[in-house]
Amino acid sequence: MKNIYFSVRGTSNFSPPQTYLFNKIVETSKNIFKLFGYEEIILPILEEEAVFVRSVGQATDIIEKQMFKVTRNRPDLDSKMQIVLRPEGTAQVIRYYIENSLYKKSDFYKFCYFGPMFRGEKPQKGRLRQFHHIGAEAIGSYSEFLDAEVIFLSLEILDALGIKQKSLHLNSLGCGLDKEKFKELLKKEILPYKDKLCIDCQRRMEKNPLRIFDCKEENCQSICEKFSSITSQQYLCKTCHSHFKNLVDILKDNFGIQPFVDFRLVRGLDYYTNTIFEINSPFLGSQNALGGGGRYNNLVEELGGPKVGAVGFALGLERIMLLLEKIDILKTIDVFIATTNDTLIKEAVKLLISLRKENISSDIDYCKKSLKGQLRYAEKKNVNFVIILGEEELKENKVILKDMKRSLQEKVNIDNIIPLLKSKLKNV
RNA sequence: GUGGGUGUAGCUCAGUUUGGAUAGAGCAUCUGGCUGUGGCCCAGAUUGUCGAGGGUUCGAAUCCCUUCACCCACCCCA
Repeated sequence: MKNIYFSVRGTSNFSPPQTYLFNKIVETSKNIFKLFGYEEIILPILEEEAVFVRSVGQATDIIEKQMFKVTRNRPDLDSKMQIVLRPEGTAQVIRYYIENSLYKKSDFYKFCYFGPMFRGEKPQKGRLRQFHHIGAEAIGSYSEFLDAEVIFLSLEILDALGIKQKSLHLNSLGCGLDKEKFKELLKKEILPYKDKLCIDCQRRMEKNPLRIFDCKEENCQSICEKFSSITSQQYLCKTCHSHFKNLVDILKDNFGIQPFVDFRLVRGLDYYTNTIFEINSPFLGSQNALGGGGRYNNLVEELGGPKVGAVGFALGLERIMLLLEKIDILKTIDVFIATTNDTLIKEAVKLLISLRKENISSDIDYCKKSLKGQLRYAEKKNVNFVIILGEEELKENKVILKDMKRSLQEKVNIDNIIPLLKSKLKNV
């Protein structure tokens, strides 16, 4: 007992009620994905590092400091490539799409996926080192209607899970050219104010000036105000501007969604172009993004595929879990078999096996508890029925069937117990 | 990665300021009251490396140093 072990920092263990909740979230999402025509895929947790460096972006925090690299005991047996635990799903889906030349089989695909992602951040509430994404990617179209569907889909899943309070933030970064143009423009305009910006923003000016809009410092915010007019209206090219305008209209007209158009919204991953969005919850504290996503029209080409448009999103499963009500009492079994005397355990096991054969979930006592103890245990486990095997009754080939919820009990012929239980369980 | 806070029984927490003897409470658990019947009630019992390691001291949960984990904010993102 001296040395015990602890979970690795930033990882979590899901208890039975949490696992139940986890599975419920996944099942609900799967149903909705199916409804929208997204096909599920399962991709490996291990991935070549370059897949993410090329897509997420060399200068992002994820690549710079958060990747878990994997080494083998016998590195000489593997090639020199760096293997990492995947930090996100989009780049990987695209790698899969290109690797299998899916673009030759069909010009349009919709995928969804579930699984653990890994980032070496400092853990806090809603931020783990191993966490789970629910994601979707639609590849092969530039249509604004697809952007709208993806946004609607992510909101739909949250709705179905009962998360009513949330806000949708929407913006457009424009195409690759627009992004570059804007970065330069912004750098030039903000340069005179450089000394007034916070230290982080001064660093951002070089790395990714767009991110200054994200800053929460009051000073930086007020400086950003001065440039709010040039953020989107002016720098977006004609095509990108109308794409965004159309999207906002479609969201309103077809889907009844009133997005909060937020010119300050800038997503951290390099591959985004045009549409970007984020869904926030007011109840999550500092890590308030339930999910986010956007369009990435250059990524497929960047990773060696054809030039096709694509759009996707991911939801943070653990963050959703934080919002859903705790489930305290979980029903484990339907029937518990108690005995008045532990010498009857063989009889109990015989009955147990026949109940399970009939698909009735059931269990017995393995701790030589008293009858009272067994009933207390059954109560704690929230079972519906207890069968009591007593010496007296067994002589007449009978058992006691106790309805725990209604506090009723009756003597039943042992041969009738299965059909009787079956009909009673139907009404539970 | 930066700053602040917390860590005492399975859970929620007292005790730390000002070092002192076997470290407490409620809930939970188990047992009994009821020798064959759960929940309510009553009684009793069990449970602790006082987050970990080191130091100071006659003596440390309490003071000092180091470290780990979690929480909050920043940062980042889902």
